[in-house]
Amino acid sequence: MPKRLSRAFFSRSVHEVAPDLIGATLLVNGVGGRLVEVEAYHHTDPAAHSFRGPTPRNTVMFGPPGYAYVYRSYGIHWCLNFVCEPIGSASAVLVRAIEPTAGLAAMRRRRDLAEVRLLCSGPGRVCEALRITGAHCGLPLDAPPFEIFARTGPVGVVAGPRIGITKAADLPWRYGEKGSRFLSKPFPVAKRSA
DNA sequence: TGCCCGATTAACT
DNA sequence: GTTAATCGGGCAA
Repeated sequence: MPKRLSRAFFSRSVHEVAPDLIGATLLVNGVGGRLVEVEAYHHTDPAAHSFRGPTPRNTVMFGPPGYAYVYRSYGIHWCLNFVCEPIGSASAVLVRAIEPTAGLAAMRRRRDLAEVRLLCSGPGRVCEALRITGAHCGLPLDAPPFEIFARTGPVGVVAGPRIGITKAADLPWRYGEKGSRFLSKPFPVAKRSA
């Protein structure tokens, strides 16, 4: 039986937590799958919502680790984050893609989509398939409806630039499972030096 | 109060 | 590759 991730797991640097989350299993009301793509957002990072200090929206990021931070993106989609690091550091990991393993029928229904590869291949898609909304913002990750289990075996993790941001766009703070078919986008192929 | 823009997605050409 | 959809947050005035 896989081990449940404790709040202590999240009370570390986002750059340790993010790669360690690849291969872990996220369920919401029993529906979800393996995390195959995440991004790290540090409070010193201009692209982070917490960069300019506390506001009504990002309050949860300034709270203790091991909680969900959910925000609305482009007025249309929801995006799920895990708050990390010691309290007050206002850093988090964005969940960008999942390999569906549990509750496939429910996810297909919610997404009105048969193609499994695209069910959770993007932050907005993950929230639609797992039915995550602003109502989940501020909830602890070690209690219902959330369940997060540590990965059970070795996983190949790759890193690259984050997706869809304009500030600090060059930082390689996107982490994914090497070779996964369920990524929101492929990772850039490593280039040979000239 | 007004204005700009975004950690996106799907449907186009 | 390009673009519409859609709206709250954050900052200037």
